[in-house]
Amino acid sequence: MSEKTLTPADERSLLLIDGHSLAYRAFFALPVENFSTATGQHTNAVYGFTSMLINVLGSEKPTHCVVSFDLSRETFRLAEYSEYKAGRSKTPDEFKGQVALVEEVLAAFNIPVVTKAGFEADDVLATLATQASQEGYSVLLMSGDRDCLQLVSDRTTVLYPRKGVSDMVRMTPAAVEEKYGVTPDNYPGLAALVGESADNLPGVPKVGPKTAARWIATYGGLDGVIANVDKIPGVAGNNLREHIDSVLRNQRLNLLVRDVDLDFGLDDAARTQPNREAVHQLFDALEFRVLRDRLFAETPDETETTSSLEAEPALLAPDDVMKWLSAATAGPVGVQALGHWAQGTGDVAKIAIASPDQSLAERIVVIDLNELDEVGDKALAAWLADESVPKVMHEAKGALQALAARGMSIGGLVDDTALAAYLLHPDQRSYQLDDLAVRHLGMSLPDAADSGEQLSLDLDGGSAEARAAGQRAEAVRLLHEALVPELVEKNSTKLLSELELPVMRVLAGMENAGVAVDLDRIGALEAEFSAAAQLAADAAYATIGKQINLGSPKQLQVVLFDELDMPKTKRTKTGYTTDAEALADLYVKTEHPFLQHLLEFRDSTRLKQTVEGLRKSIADDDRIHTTYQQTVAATGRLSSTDPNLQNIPVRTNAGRQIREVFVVGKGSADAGFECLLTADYSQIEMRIMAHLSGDAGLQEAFLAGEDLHRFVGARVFGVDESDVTSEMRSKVKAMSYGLVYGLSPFGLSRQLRISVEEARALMNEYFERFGGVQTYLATVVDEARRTGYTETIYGRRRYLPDLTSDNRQRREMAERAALNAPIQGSAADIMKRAMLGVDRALRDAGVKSRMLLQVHDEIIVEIASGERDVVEQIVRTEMAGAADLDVPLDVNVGYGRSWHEAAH
DNA sequence: GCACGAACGTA
DNA sequence: CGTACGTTCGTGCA
Repeated sequence: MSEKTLTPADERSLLLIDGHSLAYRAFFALPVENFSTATGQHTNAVYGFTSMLINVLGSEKPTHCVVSFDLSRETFRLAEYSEYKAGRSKTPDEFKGQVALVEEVLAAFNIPVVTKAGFEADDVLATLATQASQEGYSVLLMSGDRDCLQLVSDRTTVLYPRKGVSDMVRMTPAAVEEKYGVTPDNYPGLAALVGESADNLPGVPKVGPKTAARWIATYGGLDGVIANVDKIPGVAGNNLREHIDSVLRNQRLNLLVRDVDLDFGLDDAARTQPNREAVHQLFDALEFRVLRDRLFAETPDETETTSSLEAEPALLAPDDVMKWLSAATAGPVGVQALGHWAQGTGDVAKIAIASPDQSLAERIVVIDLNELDEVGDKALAAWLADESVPKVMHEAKGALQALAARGMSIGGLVDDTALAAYLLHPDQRSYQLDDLAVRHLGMSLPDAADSGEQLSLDLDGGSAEARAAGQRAEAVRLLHEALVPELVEKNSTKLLSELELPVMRVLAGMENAGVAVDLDRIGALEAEFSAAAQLAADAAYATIGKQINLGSPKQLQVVLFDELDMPKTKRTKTGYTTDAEALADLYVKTEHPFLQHLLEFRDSTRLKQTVEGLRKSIADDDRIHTTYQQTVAATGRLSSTDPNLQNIPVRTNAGRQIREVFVVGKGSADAGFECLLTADYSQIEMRIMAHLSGDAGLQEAFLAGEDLHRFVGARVFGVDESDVTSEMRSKVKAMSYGLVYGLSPFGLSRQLRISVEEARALMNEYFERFGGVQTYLATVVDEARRTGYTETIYGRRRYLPDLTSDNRQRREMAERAALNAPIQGSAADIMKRAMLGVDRALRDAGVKSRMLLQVHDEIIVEIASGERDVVEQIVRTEMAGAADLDVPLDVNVGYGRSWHEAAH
C-alpha cells in the first residue's frame, strides 16, 4: 500500500462508487430468477455490482478506490423536506440482504467503504471528488444518480449506467452539455426547474429540460433566472413564478455537499490486491465462477511470477544425489513423491525436493529411486528419515505408506499443507494442491494429468512428469510459508503439529494393517442375503401381479400411489417418498402385503450390497484396508472410504452378522494374534456437553456414575429414579441426543411420535431442570455469530458465515451446526488424542498389538498373543486420560474373535 | 460418462 | 423443521 501512495499526484486516479445506487441498478438489470444459490440466496444485484466493479477496475486501472453507501433515509434533506424521496415503491424483498453481500465483496476486494450519518452517499463522494481533484487526481465517479453530474469537470468524469451492467456512458463536461444543454455546474439548476420524480421533488409544470436549459443559457444560471423571474413570459413563466419556492427548495436539496467532515484520508483509498482467500470463500458461497476467473485474470498475484520463474527443477543424476542431499540442510524443504498408492501401501518412483536455499546450484531436484545404487539409496533413506531436516509435504499419508513399502520413512515432517489448509478452513470441499496454490499463492500448477499418464508414454515423458513433481514440491514449500502465519494467527499450530500430523502417521499404520476377514463367512453371508432378497422380490411381485424394478422409486410410486391408490406420503423433489418410515406408515394404514415384502427386499438387498462391497475390497492378504480421510469432516472427525468401515450395520440382528465377518488375523509366525479388542467412550458427547455447559445437574449425573438417562428422566418427569419407566427414559434419551444436534420441538415430536405441544413441554421441563445446558447452547450461537466461528475444547475452529445470513433456512442450518460443532468436534479431538496415546503407549511397551479401526467413539485393536491384559490397561488409561474434563471419561472394553463378539 | 437425488448405513 | 459422514442405485442429461 505504501508504494501506491507514492504514485505522483498527477498520475493518481480515484474511482468513486455509489454502492447502493449501482447495486439497485444491477438488481433491475439482471433477472432475479436466474441468479440464486443452491440455498436460495438471491444474488443478481451483488453479481451485477461485482461484474461492473471488475470491469471498471480492469479497464480504468484506478490507483485509488472508495465506495460509499447511504446509511438510512435520515438525512439533512429529509429533515428539511419531509416528503423527500417519499412515494418510492418499496424495496423488493429480493434486494434486501444483497447490499450486505456487496459490502462483503468490497471487504474481500480490500476496497474501503466510507459513510457518514445524516448524509447521502453522493455527498460523501462529492466531498472526496472535490478533495481529490484539488490534489490533482483524476476522478471517476460511478453512480446511477443524475445529481452527480454537477461534479463533472476537467478532472472528474461520471460513469453513468445506460442499460444492463456493462453499458456505461462517460459523462465529461462536453457530454453533459451535449445531452442537457447546460454546463455541469448549471445541472443542479436545471434539475431544480425540471424536478426529480425519483426524489419526489416536483419541478415547474410545463418546464422540461429544453425550456430549463434555454432559461439558464439566457440568464447565466438558475440564480440569473430567479433574479429575472418577472421577465419570463408565457404559461411557463407564470408557472415558474407560482412554483418558485419549490424550485428554491429543489436547488437546496439537490446541491451535493462537498465538505462533509469525513474521518478518511485519500491515502487510505490506495488500491491493494484483493484478499484472494476471502474472495474464494465468498465466491464459493455465492457460486460465482465466471466472475472469479475474470477477476483473477485481471489481478494476477505478484507472487505468481516470482515463484513460477524459479520453479525449474533438475533431474538429479544418481551420482550427484549424495552430494546434493548433504548440502541441502536448510529447511523446510518441499517434498513431493511420485508414484501410486492405495489400501495402505504402494510404491514411489521419484521424489522431488524443493529447497529454499538460493545458494544451491540446483534448488529444485528430482530423484529417480529406481536409478539409485545401494549407496545412493541408503543416503536418500537416511536423509528422508533425518529428523533434523525439516520437511513439508502435501497429503503425505499415501506417500508415507508407499515409502514404507520400500523400507523408507520420513522424519522431520513439520507440515502437511493439506492438513494445515483443513485446519484453517475445514469447510472446504477440496484441498488439492492445485487449488490451494491458486488460492494462497496466486499460482497455477501444470495439469497433473497431462504431465502424468499421457506424457509418460512418450520417450521424453519422464522428464515432463518429473518437472511437474518438482514444481509441486516447490508449490508445497511456498504454500507452507503462506499458511504458517495464518495458523499462528488462528492459534492452530499446535493442532497441526501435536494432533493432526502425528494422527496422520497413526492412520497410515492402521490403514496398512487392515482388518482380517473370515472368507468363508463372508461368502456364506452374501449368498444368504442374496437369497433372502430374491425371495422377498418374488413375494412382492406376486402381490402386485407383475415384476418391476423394486429399486426404482419412480416405478414404486406408480405402483403405490396410482395403481394401489395408497395415501400420498411426504413430498420429495421428484415426487413422493418411499423411504422405510413412510412405507411402514402405509402398512399400518393399508396392511397391503406388498409393503412388507418391499421392506424386506430393501433390507436384504442393502445387506447383500454391503457384504458384496466388502468382499470386493478384500486385499491379497485377506484383509480389508480402508482409507481414512483426515480433511473431510468440517467438525474434525475422520471419515472412512473405500470401503467405509464406519457405517457397518450394528442395529439389527441381520446387520450384526456382518460384524462377525471382521475377525482377528492369523498373524505371522513370530507374532500370532489372539483376539480383537473394542473400546468405546460411553456417552462422550453428553459428557462434553456437561463439561462445556458447566451444568451442575448434568455433571452430577456423570460424577455419580449413574445411568444418565434414568437420572435425567427422574428430574424431567419429577419422579424417583426407580420409577422412571422405559418410555420416560427413551424420551429423555432422544432429547439429550437431539440437543446436541439443535433439535426443535417439531423434530422431537416427530421422532417420539407425540404432539408438538407435548414435545415443547418436555423440552421446557428439560431446560428448567438443566438450565446450564440452555444457557450454554444460546451462548455458543451468540459467540459464533460475533466471532464468525465456533471452537472445540482444543481450539479447532469452524467458520460459519451463514450465521448472519438473511436467508432463514441458511441461517438456521448454520445455527444448528454451531450448536453441534464444538461438541462433535471436541469428541473428535479427544479421540484423536486418545489414539496418539494408545499408539505411543503400545510402542513404548514394545508389544505387537496394534490399532486397526476407529469409528468415531470406538477403536478396534488387534491383540497379539499374551498381550491382552497389558493392552487393555493401556487402552483404558489412554482413552480415559485423553482429556481433562469436569466429568470423567468412561470407557467400555470388550474382547472376541470377531468385531461382533468383541462388542459388549 | 457424469451429476444429482433418494435411500440408508454409522456415530 | 436434528449434526457429521460414504455408498449405492436409478434417472436424466450430454
